[in-house]
Amino acid sequence: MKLPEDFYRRPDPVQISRELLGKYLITHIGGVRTAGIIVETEAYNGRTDKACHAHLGRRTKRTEIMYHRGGLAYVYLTYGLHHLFNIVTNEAGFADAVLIRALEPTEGLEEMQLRRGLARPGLARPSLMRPGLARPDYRLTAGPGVMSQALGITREHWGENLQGDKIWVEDRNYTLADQDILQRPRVGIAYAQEDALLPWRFSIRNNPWVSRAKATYESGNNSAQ
DNA sequence: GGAGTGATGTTCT
DNA sequence: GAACATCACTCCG
Repeated sequence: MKLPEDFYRRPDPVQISRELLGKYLITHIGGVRTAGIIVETEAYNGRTDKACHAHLGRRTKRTEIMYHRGGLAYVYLTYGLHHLFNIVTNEAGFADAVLIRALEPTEGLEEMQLRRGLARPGLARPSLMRPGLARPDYRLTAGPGVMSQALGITREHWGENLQGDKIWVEDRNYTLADQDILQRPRVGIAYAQEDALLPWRFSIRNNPWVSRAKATYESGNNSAQ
């Protein structure tokens, strides 16, 4: 079931970030369908949060979309190279958003590899960590820039409505207990000073598709390839 | 596997 | 001209 607009038009981006874990992010771009489970998110609050691009009412051509109603895509280019995909939340006038940072791929893996320039064969069963199987290539979708590239998301999708047929999120009744969820400070926002300490980054515990997998993935995987 | 660093374009000072 | 919600590569162990 596609998440309805009401899901996004709620006031707390931190709560929405947590609830987006385990949901399926799906794109139908260039005639190809790609999808995966959201395993890592970050919340940004336009009113109170120095890390947010729209902090203190900052309003530019780039951030304008964040002031719209929830349920639209905010895509921007960072470091001149990477397109980062966010979902605008809250009602119009509040510049809140959730950054989707990593995905466990489930559909369209071949197309994702092509888009990523990873010609490596044998990415079979990436969600499984069985001894004896080759380790999946986490460079496919474990990080906000590479995830967008794998899904075909670019700045052309800035403002895209998630009720449409290009990018959307589905609830497939994959529920997570609190103990399955890791809550940590956000990544790469040291410039936000004290707000950099806010624990507004959520991820699925022990899921290897979380970005910088080595840092959060507990022991128990076989590191031998 | 960890530190260091270059790539690259838009936004804002 | 600096900074940037990143990534992949090198070098060193």
